[in-house]
Amino acid sequence: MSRRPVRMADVARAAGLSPMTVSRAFRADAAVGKETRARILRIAEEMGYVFDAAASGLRSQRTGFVAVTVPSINNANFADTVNALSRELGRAGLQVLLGYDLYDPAEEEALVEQLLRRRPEAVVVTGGAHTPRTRRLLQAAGTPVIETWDLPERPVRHVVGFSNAACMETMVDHLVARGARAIAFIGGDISDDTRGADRRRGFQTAMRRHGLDASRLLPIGAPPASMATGAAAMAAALDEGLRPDAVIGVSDLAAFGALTECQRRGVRVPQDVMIAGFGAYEIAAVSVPTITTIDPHPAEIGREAGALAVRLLADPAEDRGPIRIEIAPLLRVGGSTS
Amino acid sequence: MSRRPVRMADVARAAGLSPMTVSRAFRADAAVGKETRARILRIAEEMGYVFDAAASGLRSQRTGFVAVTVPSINNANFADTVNALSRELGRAGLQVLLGYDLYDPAEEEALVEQLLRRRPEAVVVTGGAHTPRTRRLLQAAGTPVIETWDLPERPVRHVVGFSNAACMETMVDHLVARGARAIAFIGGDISDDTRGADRRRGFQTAMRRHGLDASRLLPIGAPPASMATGAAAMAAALDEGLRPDAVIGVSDLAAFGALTECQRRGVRVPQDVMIAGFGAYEIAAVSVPTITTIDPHPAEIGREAGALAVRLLADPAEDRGPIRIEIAPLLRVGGSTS
DNA sequence: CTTGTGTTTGTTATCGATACCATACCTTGG
DNA sequence: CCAAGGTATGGTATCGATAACAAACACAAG
Repeated sequence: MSRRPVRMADVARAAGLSPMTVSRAFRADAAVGKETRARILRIAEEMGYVFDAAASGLRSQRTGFVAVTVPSINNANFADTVNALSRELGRAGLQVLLGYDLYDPAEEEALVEQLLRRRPEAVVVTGGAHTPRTRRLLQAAGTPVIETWDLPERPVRHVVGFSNAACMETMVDHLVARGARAIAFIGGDISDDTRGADRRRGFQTAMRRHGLDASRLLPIGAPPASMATGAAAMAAALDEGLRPDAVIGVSDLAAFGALTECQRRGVRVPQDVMIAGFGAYEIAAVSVPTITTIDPHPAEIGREAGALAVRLLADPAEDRGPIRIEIAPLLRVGGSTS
Repeated sequence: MSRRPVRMADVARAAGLSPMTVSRAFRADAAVGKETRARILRIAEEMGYVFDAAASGLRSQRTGFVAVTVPSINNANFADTVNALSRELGRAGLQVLLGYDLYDPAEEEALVEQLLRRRPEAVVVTGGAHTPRTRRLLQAAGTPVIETWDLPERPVRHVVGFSNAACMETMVDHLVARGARAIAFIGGDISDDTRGADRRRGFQTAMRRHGLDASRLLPIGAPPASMATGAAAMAAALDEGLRPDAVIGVSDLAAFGALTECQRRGVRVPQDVMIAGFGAYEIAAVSVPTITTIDPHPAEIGREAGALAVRLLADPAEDRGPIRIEIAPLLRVGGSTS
C-alpha cells in the first residue's frame, strides 16, 4: 500500500532516455522509434507506472474529458444515449465525465459547475431548460456545448434532439384514428421535467386540434415517472369514475403501471381502454399485451451527439454557427391499441 | 467563444490580493477573512472564473475523484448503488468517476487502467472476479480498493457485498416449502457474469441438498439478462416439453419475461408454475401477479461502500487490514409463488 | 511596554507532464 | 562531397494551482 512515486521521469531514467521521449512513447502519433516505444512501454509496465492524465491535461490543455449530464442514470433511455455517446467518444480517445441532476435545475447548475471545474473539452447536456446561471456558465465555457433530447427554441448552442410535443401529437392522432375520444394523459405535471411537460403540452395541442376534451390529466408528482406512480394515477382515475377510452403515459413505465392496474381491476386492454406510452422501453415490447409507444432512438441521439462533439473538436471552424440535428422518433404500434 | 484565460491569479490581481489568499477563499476550511472571502468569490463570479480542479489536484495530490466501475449503467440495481454511493461521497466533497465494462473482464482491465490515470483517491469496483493484471493494478494503486456486490474468497482488499449463491439457496428453500420440486433456473450460464454464475451455483447447491434434480438450466446467453431473453428461455423450455413447477430467473427481468411467456400461452402463475426472480426491481412489485424476489439492498451497498471509502481516506490507519461488510438480502414473497 | 497567541495574508518552490525549440543523425540527390 | 530534408531525441520553461514556511497584524495578559 505504498505511495506510488513512479513518474514518467523514473521510467525515463530506467530506460536511459529523456522524459520527453517517454512522453512521446505514450502518444500514438508521436515520432518515436518503434523499438524504443516498445521498450519504454515494457519498462513502464514492469515498474508499475501509470500515466498521469491530470498532469498531462494541465500542460497540454487537453483533458480528454467530455462532460455529460442526464436527469437520472436509472433510466434505460438516457443510459442508451450515454452508452452510444461514450462509445463514439471513446473512439476519439475521449472519456465521458457523467453527472446527473435528478430533474432539478438547481442541481443541474451545481453539477455543470462541478463538471466545468474538470475542464472538459466539450459539454453535452440533456434538455434545453436551464437556470440563467447555467446558461452563462455553458456559454462562457469556451467549449462546444450540445443539448440533447429536446429542440429548445433558444438553444445554448448546438442541438441533437427531437420534439417531445410532436411525439405526443402523433400518438393522439394514432389513438383518435383507432376510435378513441376520451383520452387521458398520465404525468408531465411537474415543470422541472421539461420533456415530460412538453409531451403533455403536445397531448393537449393535439386533443384541441381534434376538437376533443384535453383536460383529462392524471398527475403523478415528482419525476421520474415510474410503474408505481402510473398505476396509482390510473387507480385514482378509475376510482373517481373517470372512464377514459384511452390513456397515454408520459413514459412506458407509467403506461405499464396503468396497464397492470387495469389487469388488477378486470378492465380489458385494449377493448375497454387503450394504453400508450413513450420511450420504447423493453417493457413495452414484452408486456402482455405489448404497449404502443414512441421510439425516440436514444442510441442514435448519443451517437450523433458524440460524432458532433468529435467533429467540433477536430475542426473548431465548424463551431461558427449553431448546428441542429433532428432525430425522427418512430411510432411503434403494440397490442395495447390494436 | 473566446478561450477562458481567467486564472486564479487574474482574480487575485482584480481583488488586490495574492493568489494564495484567493486559493484559500475557495476552500471552506481555510483561514480567510469572512468579508474578504465574500469579496473574492463575488469578483471571481463576475470575471467568469471557474476553479481548475486538475491543477489543484496535481499540486495537492487530491483529485477528489473516486473511481467506480459497474458492469452496466442500464441496470436499476447498479444505478441505485451508484446513486447512494455518489450521494455519500458528495457529502465529503468527492466526485464519482464512473465507468462500465459490459460484463467483460478484459474491458474491466482497460477501464480500471483508464480510471487510475485520473488518480482517483479510492476505487470501488463491482464484483470480485478480475484479470490478474486488473488485480495488480488495483493493488499497486496505493488507494483504498473496495469490491461490491459479491463476497470474493480472495478479495483484493475491502468488500461490501453479499453472497449471490446464498440468495438463491434461500429462494430454492422457499419454493420447495411451497411445494415445488421440478425447479428450473434461467440464466447464469456465462461465466463472465460472475454474480449470475454464483446465483446459478447456489441454485444447484440447494437443489442437491433437497435431493432434487438440479439440471433444469435454461441458458440465455450473454449478459445482461433481459425480459426478452427470459421470455425466450421460457418459450424454449415449454416447447421442449420441459414442465417445471417453478422457475427462478437470474434477475427479475428474466423472471418477468418468463411470466409474460406463460401469460401468452395460458400457463397460469402460480397455479401451473411458480416464478421467482432476483433484484427487487420495480417490475417485481408492480406486475400481475407480483414476483417473488430477493432484495439485495443496492442502495445500502452504495451507502456502506461510500461511507467506508470516506472513512479510509480520513484515517489511513483504518486501512491496516481488509474490512468486510456483509449486507443481508431480503426475501420478498409475491403473488407469483403464493 | 513586552511577550504570547491567534488570525490573516504573502513568498517561493513544486506537483508531473508537455509545448516549443534545438540538435544529432541518417537519407537522398545533384 | 555537400546541401536539403526527414526522423529521432533532448533541454528548458510552463500549464494553474497549493504546500510549506514566513511574516504582518490584532488583541489579551502580565
